[in-house]
Amino acid sequence: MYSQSEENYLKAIYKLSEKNKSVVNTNAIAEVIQTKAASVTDMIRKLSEKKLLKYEKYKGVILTEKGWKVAVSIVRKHRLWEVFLHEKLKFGWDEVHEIAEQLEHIDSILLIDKLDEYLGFPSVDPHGDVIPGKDGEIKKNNLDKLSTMKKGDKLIMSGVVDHTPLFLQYLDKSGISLGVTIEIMEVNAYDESLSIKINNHKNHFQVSKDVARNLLVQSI
Amino acid sequence: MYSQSEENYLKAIYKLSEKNKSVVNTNAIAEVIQTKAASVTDMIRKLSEKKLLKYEKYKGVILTEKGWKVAVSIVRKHRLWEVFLHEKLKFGWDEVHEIAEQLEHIDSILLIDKLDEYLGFPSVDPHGDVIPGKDGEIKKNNLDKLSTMKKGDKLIMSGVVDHTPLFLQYLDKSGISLGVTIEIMEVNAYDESLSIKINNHKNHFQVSKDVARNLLVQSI
DNA sequence: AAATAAAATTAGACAAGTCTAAAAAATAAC
DNA sequence: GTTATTTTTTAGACTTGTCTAATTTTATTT
Repeated sequence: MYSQSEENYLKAIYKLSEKNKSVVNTNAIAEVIQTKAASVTDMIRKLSEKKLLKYEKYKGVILTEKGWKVAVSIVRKHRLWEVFLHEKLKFGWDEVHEIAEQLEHIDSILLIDKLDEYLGFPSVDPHGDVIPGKDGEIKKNNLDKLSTMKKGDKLIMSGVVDHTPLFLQYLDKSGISLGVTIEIMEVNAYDESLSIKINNHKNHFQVSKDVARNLLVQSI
Repeated sequence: MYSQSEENYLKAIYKLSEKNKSVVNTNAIAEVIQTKAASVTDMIRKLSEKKLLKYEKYKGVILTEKGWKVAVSIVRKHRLWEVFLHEKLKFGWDEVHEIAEQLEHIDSILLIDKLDEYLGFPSVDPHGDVIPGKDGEIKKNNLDKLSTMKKGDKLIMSGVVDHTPLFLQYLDKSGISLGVTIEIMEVNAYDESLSIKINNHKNHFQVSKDVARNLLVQSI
């Protein structure tokens, strides 16, 4: 239906508009797609002609309902494939994104429905991101950054902000994975680092502010 | 590494050279790829420059060792994905080819190795075709066409020549699937149709010459 | 072996997607 | 409120893979 390029642009615009919840500008898209602004302008015009987004010169773009639906379906496919790679093929959560970037473009609705069923209709991917439903519905997950929690809070590690392999590998080394319990033992007033208990382990673990801002948790 | 187009050409040439075990000509490739001869000539020149095949103008092409390896790896990926679709996602054997045509181009050796392991290192795909090994090795399966067998032979249905959905769906309707036993009760001398017993079922089943030529069996 | 038919190639064009360099518009700075 | 800077767009070019139409080579007839 749409080319890989078109799909990648729609996904990029979707993610950018989620973050800033407004009009998306050319340079931001170029940054995400890793291309030049001139190329973005060309593609934007094309997507605009196909009624996938609304475009006013020099004013940025915003997805139409039609474009939004396509973008969400790509995200759904991406995250379902990530679950498959992680749960079934035992890839680490730091490895699944790159391969899913390719798999998300496979064109078969039936395939995705069957994959979804095979995986037991998962609600989140290996990074804790919500998987959009078949109808495009996106359930809110209500997660908070660990950095906003306070001493004594008991939490479940439920997602990450930073998805880079480097960060995820750091978490692996530290014994922090989705589902572990976190109890905040101490908040250092000076550098906002946290001393936490992971899975009630007696040894405390030190988490910097930078790390805490990239961990998403929910209260028990 | 190689574009989808390049991979499709290599696969097509590989399959044609398997069949005729010699030089492959332009029109044959055009027929398989569903494109024009002029396009084939262009692509052949390109693949020739990349040392994936040997090409002499007006004389046809033959894969080099390098080109052969690429082609076999595509076939391996295709067939492993077919097993996944059939065994795990419960697609019919008439449905798997089309989706595998897309999946075969996903570029990750690690993915295929893990998929292979996850599937239990299958030796054949849902149509009975041998899956090439990681090293490119292709085991012979020694199957015969049902049409060459004689009255009284007891056989196991093990593969198909015709892979079209139409033929496979006919087999489904007839209760003929990979692994069923076939006993030849009668060979009609006039039209070479066969009367067979499927899985020792008391009712005999009538198989035309055309069908028998497209069924591959092995003796019990 | 010349005439005809079939197969393959070349030449030139086009669409998709990208790029560089230059121009235009919007934003920020003074 | 001009000037300077950043952002965006345009113009023109390039690559990949395809096409049509014309030409060349090979194969087939008679």
